[in-house]
Amino acid sequence: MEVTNMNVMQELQEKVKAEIKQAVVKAKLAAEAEVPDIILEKPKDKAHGDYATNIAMQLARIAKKPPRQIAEELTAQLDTAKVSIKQVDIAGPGFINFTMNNQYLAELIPAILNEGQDYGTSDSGAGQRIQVEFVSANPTGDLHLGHARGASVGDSLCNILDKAGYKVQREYYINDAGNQIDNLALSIQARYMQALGKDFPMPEDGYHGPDIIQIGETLAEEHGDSLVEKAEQDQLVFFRTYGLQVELDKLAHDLKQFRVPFDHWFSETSLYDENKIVPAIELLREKGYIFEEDGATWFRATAFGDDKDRVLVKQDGSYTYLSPDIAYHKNKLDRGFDKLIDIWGADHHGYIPRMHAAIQALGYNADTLEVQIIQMVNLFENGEKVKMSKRTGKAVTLRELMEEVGIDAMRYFFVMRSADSHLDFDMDLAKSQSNDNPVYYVQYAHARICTMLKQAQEKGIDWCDYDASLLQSEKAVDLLKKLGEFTQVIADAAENRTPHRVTQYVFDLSAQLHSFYNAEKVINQEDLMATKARLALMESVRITIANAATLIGVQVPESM
RNA sequence: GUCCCAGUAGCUCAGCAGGAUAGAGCAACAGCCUUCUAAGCUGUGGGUCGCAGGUUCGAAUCCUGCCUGGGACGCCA
Repeated sequence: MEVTNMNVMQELQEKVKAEIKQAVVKAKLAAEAEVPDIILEKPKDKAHGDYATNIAMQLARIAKKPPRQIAEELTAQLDTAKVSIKQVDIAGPGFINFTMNNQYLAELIPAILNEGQDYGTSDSGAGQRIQVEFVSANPTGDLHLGHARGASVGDSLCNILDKAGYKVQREYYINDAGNQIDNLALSIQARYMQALGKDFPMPEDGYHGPDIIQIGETLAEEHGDSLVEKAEQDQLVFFRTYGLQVELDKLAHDLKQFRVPFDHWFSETSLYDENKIVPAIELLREKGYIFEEDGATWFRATAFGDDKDRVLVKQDGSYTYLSPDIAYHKNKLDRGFDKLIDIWGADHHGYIPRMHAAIQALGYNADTLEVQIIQMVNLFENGEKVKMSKRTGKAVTLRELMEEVGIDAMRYFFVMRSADSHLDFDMDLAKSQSNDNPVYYVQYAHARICTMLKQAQEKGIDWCDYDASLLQSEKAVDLLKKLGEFTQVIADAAENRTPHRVTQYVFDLSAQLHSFYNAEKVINQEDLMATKARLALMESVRITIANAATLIGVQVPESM
């Protein structure tokens, strides 16, 4: 596939790989078809050069020679000048280490300055159409900590996929049908009655959150006791519709404020209204995966490796959660996505096998649906784990956290760790305006650069005619190399669905900026040419930090 | 009992399509502000990568078993 818009560094790596492969063939170590994919990696130890390959070890079996001998024969055939290689070393058991001619790095700055906000973009996803469904919290209460992590990870992943050349659609599945909505109506009814001073019990599985109490009070204020006169059924329909509207508006508002946009809100009820559920079940029946037993209708999930078969239609004729969910996933697939990603909380992981079974029963490969599990969040305050209770509705909400902690710190903290790791969210650290707080560390790096650029401007330094080849100090070269990794970091994070890599990258880049800042004075009127080159470097770092921060939903200030 | 996630420095975690001497932040200790923001930098100490086997030239990384912590195993959603 033709890859356009390729990063300077990636282009160079591809050239080096091609040259190595050619050398293997030239040295008659292996036939062209036999040569394994050349792996170029960045050695951990700087002393081992810029890139290393283990190809000599991999070829040992094919060429039937010791790795170090293979390395000798191979490197003799390399045209190093052609691909900017300054030095080649053979080390250890047979690694071939390459030290690059740093001149190529000078091309990076004009590329970054030119691309600006688009720096980091690639088409490594080749336009694959991916739909990501995330958050999808029931509209029966406030978003809590777990949803906040899901929202942060989901949104960041979407941003990253988008930047890496995938076509992404973000969707929220609204569970506005089923028992929980009936319970919502009953809960609101109880709170409304209570607000009127009546002794009215909450339903068995009612929602005890403060938001429901508020709804009851609002209704009491606006309608007095006029709603009591309605027939029971009419009352519940009213409470249901009203409650859904209020809860949904609140969810949408909170998520928007949290910088988590959705392209599409999909209503579960629409599956009923548009008669999507019966045909989906019938389709499975035609394929032979449906049977009747004990007065219920079952899906033969065991045919696809699930532990047990699953009920779709209960004895009382109503659907289980799975039925509309199968119809929903069929609907998504009918919309033509190449891949579906569902982001679920860890407590739903047991649901994965049956959903994969359903996908296969519908005639798709299991891996068409990818489920990303977000592990649990523990909240710590004053060094102690904060207990949460769903029953009493006592839980820390997304809204409270936004007010208390701030959006930037939250977004950063929630994608700081790998999603399949449990997360300890330290309120005191997230709130602290100190150097302990990593989000400030990144923001401070950006603000520092802005200050320097501003001062240069005030001093009338126009650096348009910079010469990037003047950047030869160790710290400057390290920064350049780090900048060059950005596009690949995003592509990797997209492919592996690991948004936390971007957080780590922006932290590392910020660390190198701070280190550079302390080692070198950027603006030096005595040496204008070097100053201009450094200013161009600073602007390139600024752009890259800003782009990375944007991907994880963190804003970067111009001053702090 | 079955399944999923985790177990790496005192603490919180990276690293896990096998690679060279296992990293970062915090905490500890020692330094750096008449110089572009010290919310910063520099340095030191700190490890049986849960345990035991196995595969491999090479394992924190792959396989098996076990231990510990968390979660899931509904005709709930």
